[in-house]
Amino acid sequence: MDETDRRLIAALQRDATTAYAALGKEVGLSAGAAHERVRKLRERGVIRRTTVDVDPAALGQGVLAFVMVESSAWMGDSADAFAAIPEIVEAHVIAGSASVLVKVRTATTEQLQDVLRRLYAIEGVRGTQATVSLETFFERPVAALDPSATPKAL
Amino acid sequence: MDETDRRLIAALQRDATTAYAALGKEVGLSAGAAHERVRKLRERGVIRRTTVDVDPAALGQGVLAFVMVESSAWMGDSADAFAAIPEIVEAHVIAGSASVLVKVRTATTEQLQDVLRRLYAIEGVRGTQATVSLETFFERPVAALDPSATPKAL
DNA sequence: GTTGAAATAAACCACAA
DNA sequence: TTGTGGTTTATTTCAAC
Repeated sequence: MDETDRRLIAALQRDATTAYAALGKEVGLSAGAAHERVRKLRERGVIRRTTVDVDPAALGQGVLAFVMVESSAWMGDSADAFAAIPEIVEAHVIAGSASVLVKVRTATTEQLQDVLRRLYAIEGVRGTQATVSLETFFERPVAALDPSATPKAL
Repeated sequence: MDETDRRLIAALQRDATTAYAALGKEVGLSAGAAHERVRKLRERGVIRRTTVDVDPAALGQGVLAFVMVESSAWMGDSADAFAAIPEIVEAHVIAGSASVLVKVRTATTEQLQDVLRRLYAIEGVRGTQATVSLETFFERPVAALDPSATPKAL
């Protein structure tokens, strides 16, 4: 996992359709070498998958909200209950007063309300606190190149 | 934007390296027709880009936090100030007591603290409230197929 | 939308540093 | 162990229908 790997990752984050020849050129390697490095990054799980970034609004999911879920019990093995709600795109166990933080995308605020209803149906859920996003400044991949994030010690 | 487009999108979200021949087979189309539909989805901006999903921990960014940023002024055109902090992977203007909600990835909690310092340096920022994620249950793409999210009226 | 052919890229390999 | 260059295989891309 050196600087070249990070540059390959950054290039693939920008555009994963880039040909290996062009990818190699960008980092000073042959197509074959670039291919081999990317293959290993996938094999090691550094690159989890190749996917497409879709505009949620185009799929009719223009409403974005973050919901703090408070619970009366340990929520550590409730992942499946949250995953069963398709409108939830992220779920994290958090430190602090709430127990789980979920990110929700729906078409309308009525549907958001219905998601809250289904959240309350989860065993141990005591309350919810929803925060609606008015505008998304940006959503971007984790920085592969930022120096402050990649101490030399690693 | 019909059911076939949604199925193509769902397949590409799962694995964007799928060949058009296999993609077409999955939705009952020839490779050429599948290719043409995907090309149009890209052109219309429904599919924004093809990218790779990278494990943040493998990049040495194992700490995830959500930070509510309170402000004393309108933050609506401060997107650039937030984007200038590379550890911020998402920034949303929100309704409620705080003004902006940001998602932050760092290597250590010390670096998280440094991000908070840089947030305070942004014009108009009055306070921050950080919530650290203890465990991520899941992070997944927006649902392309869920019926509740795609009313027939659209 | 389909089929089929040409252009292009991916995957694989033997060899070299 | 990692990279190079060439060969084979597969896919993308672009016709004509």
